[in-house]
Amino acid sequence: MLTASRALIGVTVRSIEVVEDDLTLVQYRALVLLASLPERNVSDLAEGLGVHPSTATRLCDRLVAKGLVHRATSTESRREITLTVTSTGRGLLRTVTARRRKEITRIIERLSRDERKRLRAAFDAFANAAGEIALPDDAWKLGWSP
Amino acid sequence: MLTASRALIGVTVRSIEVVEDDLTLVQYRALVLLASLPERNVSDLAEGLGVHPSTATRLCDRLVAKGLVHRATSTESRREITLTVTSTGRGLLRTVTARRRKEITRIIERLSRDERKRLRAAFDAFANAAGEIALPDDAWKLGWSP
DNA sequence: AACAATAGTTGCTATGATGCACGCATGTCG
DNA sequence: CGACATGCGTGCATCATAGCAACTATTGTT
Repeated sequence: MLTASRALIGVTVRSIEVVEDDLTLVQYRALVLLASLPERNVSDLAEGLGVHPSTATRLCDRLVAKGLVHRATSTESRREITLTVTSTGRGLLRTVTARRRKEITRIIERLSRDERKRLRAAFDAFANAAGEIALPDDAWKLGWSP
Repeated sequence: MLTASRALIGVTVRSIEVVEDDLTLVQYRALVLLASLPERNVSDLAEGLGVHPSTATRLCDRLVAKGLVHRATSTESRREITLTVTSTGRGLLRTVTARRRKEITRIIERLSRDERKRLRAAFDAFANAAGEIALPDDAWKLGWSP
């Protein structure tokens, strides 16, 4: 189990490395978090990352400067800021996901048709069992796109 | 696949969070790297982490200051430094692994005996297929203990 | 209307990670 | 021996993250 775990994490790590020059890990997590829900404000982001609101503000400064996130005053409350991932930001996330998919596909391709079938069933069972324990929210802790 | 991947990464992330107050992610990676091989010097560490040698030096400064790593002049060459993880450091790594094992066990316990058997076989197959592609060295990129 | 709570920002400070250039000690090789 | 290469450390600078306190603007509550 730990071995398979290592393999999967290796895939994830490498997929993030693709954008390593553009983003720090924290910034990537933030981006994933923002992309996971529309209408997220600074407080939500801070809470999601588990950091101080002021830290979230500066983080946004950098993401906005990089053109990955858009700041807009909320339509409902003029003191809230609605954060949106720009198309550039979305593109970046897609790059990561694509890389991950590609790597996993490459691994699965080495298996026979039967093995693939069994693998899929086993992973589903595992994901379900894990899902009953870990709340979906936890999934964003490191940051990975669906 | 991506879902199971997420679940496993969630486990890993949470296991690292246990020591979040004691270590940064880079420091944890370094510790794992050092524990994975005896007789590693500063250059090896720098290369393993993919950073500048001087960065590795400062990193070691901090790890030594925390009592997690021991610096010693190599027995063979007086300009090389042999880095060793102290018992405290090893304890820290054990904490992380224990947490990870515990979480995975908790998930597996929810499966039936048959499911477990199939899961194990499927994960083995996956790990093997992954192993043929990803070199073992890559496994330390983020840092996780065996 | 007065007061309290909330959302976000800014100034300040601290820590960590990082690279580069340079220096020092130590090996290695001709 | 002397020239060159290697391994580490130091000074210097930069950037990202982080929390706290104080502040402004806005919203909610008596």
